[in-house]
Parts: sequence; C-alpha cells; structure tokens
Amino acid sequence: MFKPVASRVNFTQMEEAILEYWRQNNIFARSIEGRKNATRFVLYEGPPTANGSPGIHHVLSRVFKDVIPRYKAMKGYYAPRIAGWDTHGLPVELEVEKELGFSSKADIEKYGIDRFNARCRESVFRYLEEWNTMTERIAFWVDLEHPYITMENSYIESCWWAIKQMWDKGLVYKGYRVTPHCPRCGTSLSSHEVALGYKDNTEDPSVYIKFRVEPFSLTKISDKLADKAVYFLAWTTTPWTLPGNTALAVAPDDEYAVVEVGDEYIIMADELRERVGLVDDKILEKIKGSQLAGVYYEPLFNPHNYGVERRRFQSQSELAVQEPSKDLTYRVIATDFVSMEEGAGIVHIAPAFGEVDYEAGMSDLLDFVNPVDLQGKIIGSYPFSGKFVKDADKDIIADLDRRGLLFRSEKIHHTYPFCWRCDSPLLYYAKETWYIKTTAVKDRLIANNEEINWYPQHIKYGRFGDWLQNNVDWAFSRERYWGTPLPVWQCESCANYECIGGLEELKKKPGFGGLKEPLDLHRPYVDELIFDCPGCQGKMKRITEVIDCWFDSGAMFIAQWHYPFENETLLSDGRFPADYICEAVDQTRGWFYSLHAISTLLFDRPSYENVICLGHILDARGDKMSKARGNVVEPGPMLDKYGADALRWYFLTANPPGNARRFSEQLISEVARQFLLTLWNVYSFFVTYANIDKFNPASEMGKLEPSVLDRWIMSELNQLVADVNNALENYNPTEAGRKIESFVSDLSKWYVRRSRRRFWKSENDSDKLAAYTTLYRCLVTLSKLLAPFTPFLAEELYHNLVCSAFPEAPDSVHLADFPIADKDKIDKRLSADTRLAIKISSLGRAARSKAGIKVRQPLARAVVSLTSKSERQSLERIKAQIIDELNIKELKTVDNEGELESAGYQVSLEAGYGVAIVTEITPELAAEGLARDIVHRLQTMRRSAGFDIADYITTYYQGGAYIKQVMDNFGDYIRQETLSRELIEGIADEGTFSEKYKLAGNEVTLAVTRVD
RNA sequence: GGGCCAUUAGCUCAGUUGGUUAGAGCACAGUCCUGAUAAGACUGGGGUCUCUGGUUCGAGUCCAGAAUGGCCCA
Repeated sequence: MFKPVASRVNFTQMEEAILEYWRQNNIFARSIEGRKNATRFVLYEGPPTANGSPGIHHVLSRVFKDVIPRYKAMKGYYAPRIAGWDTHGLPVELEVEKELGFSSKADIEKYGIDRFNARCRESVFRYLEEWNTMTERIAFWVDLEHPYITMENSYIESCWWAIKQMWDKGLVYKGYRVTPHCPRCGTSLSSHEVALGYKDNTEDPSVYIKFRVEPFSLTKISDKLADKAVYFLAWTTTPWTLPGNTALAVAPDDEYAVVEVGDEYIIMADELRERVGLVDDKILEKIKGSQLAGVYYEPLFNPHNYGVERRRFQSQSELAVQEPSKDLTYRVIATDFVSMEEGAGIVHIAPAFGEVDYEAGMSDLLDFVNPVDLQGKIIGSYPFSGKFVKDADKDIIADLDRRGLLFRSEKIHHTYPFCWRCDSPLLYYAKETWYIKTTAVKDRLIANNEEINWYPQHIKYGRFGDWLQNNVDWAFSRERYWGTPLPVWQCESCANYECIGGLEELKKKPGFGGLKEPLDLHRPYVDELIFDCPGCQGKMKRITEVIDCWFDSGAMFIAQWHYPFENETLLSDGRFPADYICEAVDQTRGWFYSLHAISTLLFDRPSYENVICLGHILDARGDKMSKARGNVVEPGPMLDKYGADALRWYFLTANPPGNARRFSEQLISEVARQFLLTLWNVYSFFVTYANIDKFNPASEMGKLEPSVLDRWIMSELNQLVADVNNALENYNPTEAGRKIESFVSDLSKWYVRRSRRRFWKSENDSDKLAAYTTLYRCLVTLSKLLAPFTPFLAEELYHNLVCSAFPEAPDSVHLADFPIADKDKIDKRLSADTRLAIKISSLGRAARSKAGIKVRQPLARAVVSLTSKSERQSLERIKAQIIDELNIKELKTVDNEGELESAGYQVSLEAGYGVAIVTEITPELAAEGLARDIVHRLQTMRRSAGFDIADYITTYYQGGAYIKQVMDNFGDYIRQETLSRELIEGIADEGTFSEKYKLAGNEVTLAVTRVD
C-alpha cells in the first residue's frame, strides 16, 4: 500500500517535512560520502558577504549552482560542495563606517584600527543565520558547516604564498601611475571595480578656456599676430584639474585656425569652429598643428604663487622638484590622442590627473603639479583651496571668468565613473600603487580561456574575451584596514623590500619579533611584526597596504585548502580546477576574472572548466532592482507562498539563464499550477487507484502485455531520459526542464486521460496491470529526473512509490542513480503515430463541437483525409485510440478533402488534415448515448453522496418504458461503470440520496445507496 | 566613441541546415468534458516576427544599416 495522496496539496508543508527528513537522515552528507571513491565533480562557490540579507538574485544563482552537482552526484560522481564567505574589503568597512558615523580615514585611525577591524570581523556574519536558512530552505546543498572564510589566518597565508610566487617571478611592482581614486574611501580602485560604478547622464561642467600665448612665441605661429592678445582655446569637463595644467596638446596633422574675435585672436581646430560658434568670424590664418608645437603660453595658475610644489619628469616615473619661478611658462606638445570629435582640438594636459596626461608627461618630460590631496581637496592658497574638487569647479570657473580667460561655460551630460560602494565621483589621480603585471601573461590568459566552456557561448569571445584582450595590470593594493595585508616588508633605513610567502618563513627571519597570541594576521597586529634587514642593520616593517578583496576570492581555489601548506596534492587529486562555476554576468570582470588571472599566474591553467553566466533579475516592469527604488523582492515570502520547488522550477525553466529576466510572481504561481500540480494530480490519481487494486510493484508480475499506449509513453519516457541527460551534460538545465514539462503534459493529457478506464475497470486483467506498471515506471523515473530540479517533490514521489515497496532501495531519491535511457524502447514511428492520433482527435472534437454534439453521444463514423500515404498507414495502426477518444463506431479514410464535404458530414480542417463526423444519430446510438448520460449522472451522485471511489452501490431508477429499456439493454455497462450491484426499478427508501433529471426528453429519478 | 546581448500575440517564451497557412502556455470570451476537479478539451479574438535595405524562386531565420532597451568598456 502506498501512502494515500490527496489531489490537494500544500507544497510548503510537504517541503518542510522533507527538509526534516533530510536533516534526520543526513542525506546530503550521505549523497556525497557514498561516492567517495568515484571521480570528483567540483563546484566552486563564489563567496557572498553575509553582512546583508540575501536577495532573490541569490536564490537564482544558488538554484543554478545546485542543479548541476545534484545531477552529477546521481550520475555517480563524488561531488562535495563547500560554502564560502567573502569577509574582507571596502564594502565591509563602509558598513561599519556608516554605523560609527565616520566620514574619513582619519576617523578610523582615531578610533583605532584594532577596534575598527574587530567591528568589521563581527559584522561580516551578522546575516549568516538568514543566509543559512535561505540556503537550506531552497535546498542548495552545500557544506555550510565547514565553509572557507577569507579572513581566516590560513586563508590569508595562502594568499601570501600566491603573492610571493608572483613576486619571485618579478610580476609584482610598485608603479607610480594614474589610477581611479575614491576621495572618500581614500583608496585606488581596480579597473573591475571601476567597471561597477559607471553612471550615465552625469551632469558636469563643459568649459572652454583661453590660454594666453607668450608674446615672444608669437612669431613661431605667424607674423601678423602682434597687434592683439592671442589665446589657445582648450576644453575640459573637469575644471578642478586646470590648476594642474602643465601643457597643451595638439594634433600635428590637423588644421588649426587663427580666428579674430573682437580684440583678440583665438587659436583652435579649424573643423571644430562650428561647435563653439566661431563660424562667421574672420579667419586670419590657417596653420598645421605641428607648427604650434613648442609654442609657449602662460599658466592659468602659477603653482608657486599658491604655495604648491612643481616637479618635473626626469625619466619614466622619476620626478624632481623645481625651483620657484615667477615667469613660468608651459608649452604646446604634439600628440596622437587629440580628438576632432569634441572640444576645440587642443587638449589641456594635467599629468597628475589623467592616464594619457601622465604618459605625455613622461615622454615629453613635462612639469607635474598636483594641488589636490587624497581626500579630493584643493591644497595651497588658491581662492578655492580647502574645497572638494567638484565643489571647487564653479569657483575656478568664476575666477577664470573674472580674469577674462573663460571663453564659454556650459553643462553636459555624459557617463562618469563613481565609487561602486560609496557613490563618490572617482578622481583620476597619479599615485603610488602596487600592481600585478597581468599583462605579462596576457597571451596565457587568452589561451587558457580557450579551454573554458561558457554558457551563454558569446561571453567567451565577447565580454570575457574582450576583457582579456584589453588587459591592464591589476592595481591590487588598497590603502585601507580590513583586508588581507600585503605581505611586503620594507627596511626603515635602506628602503629595501622583501615579500613574505608564509608565516613560518616570517618567523624564521633574523630578528623576528612583535608576535602576539592569539595569532591575527590582520592590521594592526601584522604591522607590529618586524625583522632585521638582511642588507643593512635596519628594521624591516610591513608597508601599510592591504589587498583588493577580489584577490581573496579569486585565490579561493588554493586558499580554501590552505595550499600549499596543507593538501599538497591539490593540483593532481581532482580538486583543481573546478568542473563548474556559476555567477551573474557582472562577475565577468570580478570573480570570473580574478580566478582566471590568479590561476594563470600561478599554474598557467584555467581554474574552472564550465561556467553558467546568469543575467540579472529585473523587476516586473523591467527595471533594475535596488533598495533605493524599493522594488526589491524578498525571497522569504515567495518561498512561504509557493514553496522552493516552484521557485526553483520557475528560475530553471522560465527564461534562458543568460538573459536578463523580469521577475514575475504570476509566473511562479503559473508554474506551480501548470507543472507541479499537474504532476501531483497524476501521482495522486495513480496512488488512489493502485491502492484500490492493491497494486504492488515489487510482486512478480509475469509477462506483461503492454498496450500501444503503454509502448508509446515508454518510448517517450526513454527519449526524455536521453534528452535530459544530454541537456544536463551540456550545462543546459533550462532545456532539460522544458523537456520534462512537455513530457508531463503528454503523460497527463494523453496517456492518463486515454488510460483512465483501464484503471477503473473492475476486472484485474493483464491490461490493467500493464497500465499500472507503465504509469508507475513513468512516475518513478520522473522522480529521479526531477531530483536535481525539484528535490522536494522528487523525494516525495520517490519515497511513497519506491521506498514503501522496495525496502532495499536507497532511502532518498538523492542517493539513487540517475536514469539511463533504454534506447531499444524508443520507437520513433509510434511517436509519430500518436502525434497523428492526437491531431486527428483534436480535429474530430472540433467537428463535434461545431455540430453541437457532445462527446458522450456515440456517433457512427468519422472520415479522415491525410497528407500522405505513410500517414494513412500510420492511422491504421492507432485507429483504436481515435475511435475511443471520439466515441465513434468506425474510422474511414478518403483520398482528398473534397470527399469530406458530403451531406450529413460536419467537417473540421487544418493544414492539410481534415476530419468529418457523420452527424446522424440513429435510435440505437441515441439509446447508447442515454446510457452514458445515466452513468455520468450516477457518477456525479456517488460523489455528491460522499461515497468512496471503490464503494459498491445499489441503484434505483424510475422512468418511462424507454428508460427501462435502456437500463435493461445497457445494464451490464451501467453496473460496471458505477459499481452498482443491482439496478432496481422502483422507489428507494426514505433518506436515500436521489435526484430527478430530464434526459433526452424523459423524466428520470435516480437514487443511490451504499452496499456494506 | 566602441563592444556584447535582446527585440516574435496583452504577458512569458519556442521556432531545426532558409521551404506550405509563424506555434505553445498564461490571460480574455464562449461551449463542452470530467470519480485526476485549484485539472482537461474545443472554438474565437489577438502578429506589418522592431524598422529599412539587400541576397534568394522563397527570409522570423542569412547579410548590411538603423531604432529601442539592458549590460559593459573608454
């Protein structure tokens, strides 16, 4: 006996019970340990930070992360899955700063780095409980009890080792380069962080500035200019960089015009005159850009007048301080980066504030003036000193205007990068930063990407491939507090650097000291660890930087194992690389990249072989979800309302994973009804009748005689098994799920519907046994196929259908083997035959509908026209199903559609197919129809009276002679269908359940009573 | 300025190497069927397959360009 299954179901309750079962019986651990000697299948979990609540997009990625390893485990792989937590970095520091009300790094240092970091450490697991609850509730099977944690000493030590490897290969260097700098956080951002913070439609000033040409330089341009003041016109959207101007750049091959504007001359690119409104003015002269190179002009702001240092490039990054000069002049240089698309064709160069500017400074040995500090405030004694640069813009513009140097001032809207965490505008700023020279292995990065299978495919050579092609060195140091410390020590006296690759190595250093217990490799404790300089007798102290937290997570493939200090066989025992990773598309430049870069640098191998790259979740209207907009969907209420399986199935099958998807609660409920409930109803149907007939799948069944219908659904089932295996092997759970969906629909709408009477017939003949066996096999196979997708429903089916009958079977579907297709059972011809039967039945029902004759009324004949001879043969083979489905006595075929248009026919046509029914209802047919009508009424009455499906009854009837005749002629049929022991003409006892009907013009009274 | 992706019914999506009249589910309206009943069947309305060119006997599908939206880079 199976556990009875009602057609109504509360999925949420069912899931909670199964969760409890998994917990009690340790199913997850056993699903792994049971395969311990098999080939490994490795998922790398991209670590989230648990300092905030998990969102619906985390459910999405966890579902996709889960489905593949579950499948692989059932395929026989050893598939341990380890949770991970990202615990370092700016996001964490920012949350704590917010709580403490800090606004700068000075606040943190005043508060104490030790106390600050202690708060960071505490904060990163604040929502751990919520994360664990969600993870367990959605059945993302991952080892939450032994996660890797990026802030643990062992993890940090592995990162140190990795950095040391790169250091020894000469791939770590300190560069003096322009980097995107966040003035609020006081640190540089890596390019992948910058990528996270671009904002369109940012308003900025757009100003055209006049630079006065030195009179002594005028003759280099033309002899005619001596009578008026001459200016170069340059354009910028960052007026605050103008005090740092030390050169102007022109395009050597383009034409520049000297335009007479009032009592002055303006020099600018000829083709851009229209942009600034100098179209009709008199042009004095046209000259090549190259002729302007070397012309001198007056600085807008002589730094020496404002107490700001002026330095000059010597060679490469070396800068030498210059003597103050009252008559400072700068010069025009020719470069290849001047755009003729915007501005005035003359570019203002401030080497302190732009990458190309800096490079121009190096190559042309320009001056270097930086009047802005790391907080983004103007230093010195300018009228606008002390202000934040963006606030100083308008003062600078006003100042220049007063001095007659402003030509034009407007606003523009463009895309500008902001800090991805704190939203401050980023400043491009020349600073000392530590780099990893990823460009040295660019070819290897690209080559190793060849070995990775991306889904969707276009990411491989699109997003990700492009990113690798345009690779720049990884600026990986951060001037912050809560992070993996950069393991570089520097001698206080001789400035010698040394990189440390592990704790033992550090402890063995001569003069090592400062160690406190318990060991904590974070600041400020790590800053107290010192040793003797091997060169001089100075003290080696750690430099203050920490590293980019993307390095932490990107090193997880070694650091989670404390490699190489432990698990020395990591590279060869199957734990590296990952078979599979899965994150959203924003990780192309985040985790996907940091994993790839670090593994290429360390081992010259990719660290993952297959990736599913998910699109983002948008709200129902297609807008991005954000706390600010208030359109964020919380996973909790969705799970409570629809259950985890519904949410999982929706995520896995409703949209292709690579696309952005609109979140639709309505679709979740549709999925639940359409798919889960349909399957549940089939299951409930099966169990109900199987229990009545005491069907036991474990008993010896002898030779079965499967019907055509049975052979068809078994063919479809085996095809499905093959398709699902294939799709999952190809990392396409969406396709696999959709195939299952369509099978369940066929099973319910054709197999079960066509087979209902086979289960209901009271004789226990072999056909009935074949039907039970077939449907049983379908459901059991489905439960296994569905296990990776809807692990709860799958478990429910499996438990009741398999465990109850086969005590020796594994006690969870997740411990079972994934089904393998029996290709011999796949019958393509039968599949096509049945498709035709469904098609013809559909047309036949349409013809009935047009004629207004209900299906319950038998008809003499249907006539069919088909498109080919082979279809006619096909039809012969499955005729019986159509005859039964359409409730007709015979089925004929004709050669062309024309023959269907005879008198007495009602036709329905579609795409070359035609079905006609003979509409004449003979007295015999009418009587039979009446009998079926009576059966229908009696069935409804049985139910209304509250009888059980298997109860036997006595039926009483009263009517005219015609009714009695029908009752007599169709007595056996009526008794069998309604489980009536007797059909008695006459009035039933008082209190018997009875109804009056008018059937085919006859008054009938029917009554039913249960037989004990 | 550049790159990637998307655009098929009101919504969510299919649509094979180009080949009859472009499909499904949901939603809407009506009819029917039903001891699986919170299902199911049939009918109907709903499409300039985003647009413009091109290749072809033939284009939702291939090519070029554009538009809109999303993501990314500079």
